[in-house]
Amino acid sequence: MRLKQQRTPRLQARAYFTDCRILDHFNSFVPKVMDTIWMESSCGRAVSAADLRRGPWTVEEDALLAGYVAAHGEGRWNELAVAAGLRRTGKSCRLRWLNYLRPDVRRGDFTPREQLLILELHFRWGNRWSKIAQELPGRTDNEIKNYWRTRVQKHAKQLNCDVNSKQFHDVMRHVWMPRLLERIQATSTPSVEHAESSPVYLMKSSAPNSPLAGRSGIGMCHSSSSRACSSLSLEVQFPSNQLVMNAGGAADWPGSESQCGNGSAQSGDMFDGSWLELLARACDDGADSVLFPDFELGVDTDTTSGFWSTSGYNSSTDLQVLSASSSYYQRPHLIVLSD
DNA sequence: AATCTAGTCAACCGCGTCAGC
DNA sequence: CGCTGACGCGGTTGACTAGAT
Repeated sequence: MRLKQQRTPRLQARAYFTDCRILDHFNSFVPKVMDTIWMESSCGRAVSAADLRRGPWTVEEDALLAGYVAAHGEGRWNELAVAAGLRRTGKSCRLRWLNYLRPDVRRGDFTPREQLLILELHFRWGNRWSKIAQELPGRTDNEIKNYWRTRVQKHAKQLNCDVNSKQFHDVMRHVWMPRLLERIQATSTPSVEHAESSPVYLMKSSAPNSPLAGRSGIGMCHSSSSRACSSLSLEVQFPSNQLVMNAGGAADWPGSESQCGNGSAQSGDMFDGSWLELLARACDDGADSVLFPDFELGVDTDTTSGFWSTSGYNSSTDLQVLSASSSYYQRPHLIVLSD
């Protein structure tokens, strides 16, 4: 009987890179280096604090870590670091894996939709980066945090105001987010779209005589029952109005008059004009124009036709709304409804 | 070509929480 | 209960890079 071959770190790493379809990347560095590293490394023995490596990870370290995780799974990071022969802390290994090596990590510029989500969710949850990251599949909290600090805070600085000030919030609500909405709509196909695991969606009012006619809003869907659609709460944020609506169930949505359209709770124009003064002042400060985040970056490609099965129209709110096929309703989705 | 500056982002650090003992 | 270790989170740092001077 032939014994199963013991997987060396090199073999583990090769398997990982093969799985990720980036074997070329693996082959780009001398394969034998893996076994060399393993032989020369602590090879399962604890590493003294003085021997711990810090700073940027090398390709070889990445391969060791990725290969080990592929073979043994995540968790027990301190043990993993030792067992994999990495001269790193468990903490460092975990961070490297979660933020960089994980196969499902998405890299590259944020799409307008992701930018919009970040803004909206930050309004909602503040600096809860990991919570926000959960709504952006493939994005890490670190990436989102960096985006916020480098891009959003930069623009607050340009406007000479605090990023948490009401003025800056108003600028985002009235200028920045509507522009992102426009960009999303410009690139989306006229269909219902979704991205899994996101509770935020976009809505559009299509009633010709409605005060919200033709305007788009950002919505948050809360489903509060284990039974699909049994209790649905929709919160819609238009650039200058907020409506909170409740529905007994998605099936009741179209035309429901009982619980829908409660626009009074939080509705009303939040605009007090201060943000316009802010913009004007920023322009007066010497800038030809106030720049907003680079919407041209990123292509909104995460669109697919989704599981949403029926659409409806709510007369009391003049909103086109959607209901979803039940099996997916308990999972919040990002949807875009366009003309 | 050399130097400076600002922006970006990977990585680190400190702290809080939780589970196991 | 307190202690310890593992883990996760948010804030911060610093290396690197590109553009400006």
